[in-house]
Amino acid sequence: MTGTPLLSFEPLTEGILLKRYKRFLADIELEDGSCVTAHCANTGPMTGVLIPGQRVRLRHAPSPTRKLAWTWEQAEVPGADGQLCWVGINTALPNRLIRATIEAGCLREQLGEIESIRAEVVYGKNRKSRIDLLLQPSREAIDQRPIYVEVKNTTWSTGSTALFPDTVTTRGQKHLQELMDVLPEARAVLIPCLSRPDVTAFAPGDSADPRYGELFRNALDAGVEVLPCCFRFDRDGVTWQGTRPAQGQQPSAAL
DNA sequence: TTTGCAGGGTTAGAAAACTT
DNA sequence: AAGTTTTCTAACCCTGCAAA
Repeated sequence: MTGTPLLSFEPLTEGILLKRYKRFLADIELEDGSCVTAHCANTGPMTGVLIPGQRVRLRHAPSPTRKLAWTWEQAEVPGADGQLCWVGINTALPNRLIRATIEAGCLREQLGEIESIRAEVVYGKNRKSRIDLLLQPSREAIDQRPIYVEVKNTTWSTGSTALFPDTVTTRGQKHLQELMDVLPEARAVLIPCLSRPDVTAFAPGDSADPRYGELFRNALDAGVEVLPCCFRFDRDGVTWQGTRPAQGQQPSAAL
């Protein structure tokens, strides 16, 4: 299963990050020496993966509806093993990636046989929220409950442990609460999308957002399933690296 | 302290517009 | 009347910062 190609695309353009600013913008020097401004879909602080001078990969996607023709997709950073590794930084990608993972059958063991997948389905108290993915089990499945899947892009890590979030996120807290609220009539699954191949476990980023960590552990106790999925990012695609264990305790507690 | 908004881009579903 | 295509809207990505 590991190594299964999940997404493939035209080879990305490589360059050097000059600076990231105004949250959505990044200036990048291409290999031919020219400079472009790319759209940075990741609005977070991108702790540990934002290094001016590092190599980055861009997608060229000019369109009349876009102001910027380039999208920043990947960044090269020092990995857990001391080697450089590529990290996926586009927060729009994980939803598609996890969907592809499920469709490829990589999570059959954990999720059971799936009949259909819907994305961005309205739910919650005032039907104001949207669940990333809503899965309908196949008729043969033992557990017939629908499965609510919330996907979180994870780029931060300490050592070989991936961490989310990397900043205070009241929105993330809200998502955890809403996952708990669909229990027990439905299954609730939080999938940290580990967008780098060098991590071997997942834990909540307590040092960045202690309340999120607390709520995360409450969610585990309440029956929310956590299913970290690990991927390798290449110039022309993304491949499956397998699931990873989720740790409830903050990594510093083990010291 | 809390609320509101901005920023570029994507998406699903609703609504409108246009065809048969 | 029913089907197809286009346009529009709101939530999402998720903070960071300014204003109340």
